[in-house]
This record gives sequence, structure tokens and C-alpha cells, in this order.
Amino acid sequence: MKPETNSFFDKVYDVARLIPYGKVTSYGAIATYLGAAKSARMVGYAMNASHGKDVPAHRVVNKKGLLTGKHHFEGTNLMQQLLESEGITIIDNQIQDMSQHYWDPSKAL
DNA sequence: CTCTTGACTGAGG
DNA sequence: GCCTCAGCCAAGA
Repeated sequence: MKPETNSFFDKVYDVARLIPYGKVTSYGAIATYLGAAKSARMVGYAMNASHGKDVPAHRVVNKKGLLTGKHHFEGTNLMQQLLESEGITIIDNQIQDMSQHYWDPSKAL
């Protein structure tokens, strides 16, 4: 038995993996989808522990579309490059036309 | 056990 | 649009 989706962290990883190519979502959106709307910080915390997993953390940003977690990636612009490679424009660590690339798990699922 | 920090968000001024 | 405060939960010192 492998209860991966039993812990809050693992649920976050699962949702993050469901984010389609060229799309992004917010910590709060994932938290809300998991039923912990007030625990958006936990999603970010989970992302911090997502290293070594197959979790596209670069597709998860804060609600303002700001790459708050870019400093947790290796380089200084790795996160931005990954997103731009998917067709997303980023200026000053902020996603442009975010509403156009926004992906809400609560609505998509 | 207590205190601080943190990849957040919403509400109020 | 910007700043501040409060709430949320977990891990580390």
C-alpha cells in the first residue's frame, strides 16, 4: 500500500502534476481544491519540500502571478525561463496575461 | 514545550 | 494601488 495522496503534501504534489503545459495556478487555488483554503502557506511549504519529486513547482505562483518562489530554484531566473519556454511571458518576476494562463483545479477538475 | 520563519491570501485603511 | 494586520499550519532551533 502506498498512500501517497493521503498526506497534505502529497496531495499538493498530485495537483501540481495535473497542471497542463503552458498553464499556471496559485497556492491558494490548490489549497482550496484540497479543502484547505486558509492553508495556502502550507502549499508553498509543500513546494519547498517538492525537491526530488516530479513536481512542476515553476507552474505554481502566488495569486498576483508573482514568482515568489523563484529564489528557491537553482539559478536566479530558472523558474522564469521554464515558464517562458511554455509560452508564458514574465516581466519583473511577474506573469503577464496571467488570467490567460491561469488554471484553476477547482474548475478544471 | 515555546518562538520564529515561511514558495500565501483576504480584508481594511 | 500600496501598506498593515490577522489567520492558517508545519518544521526547525
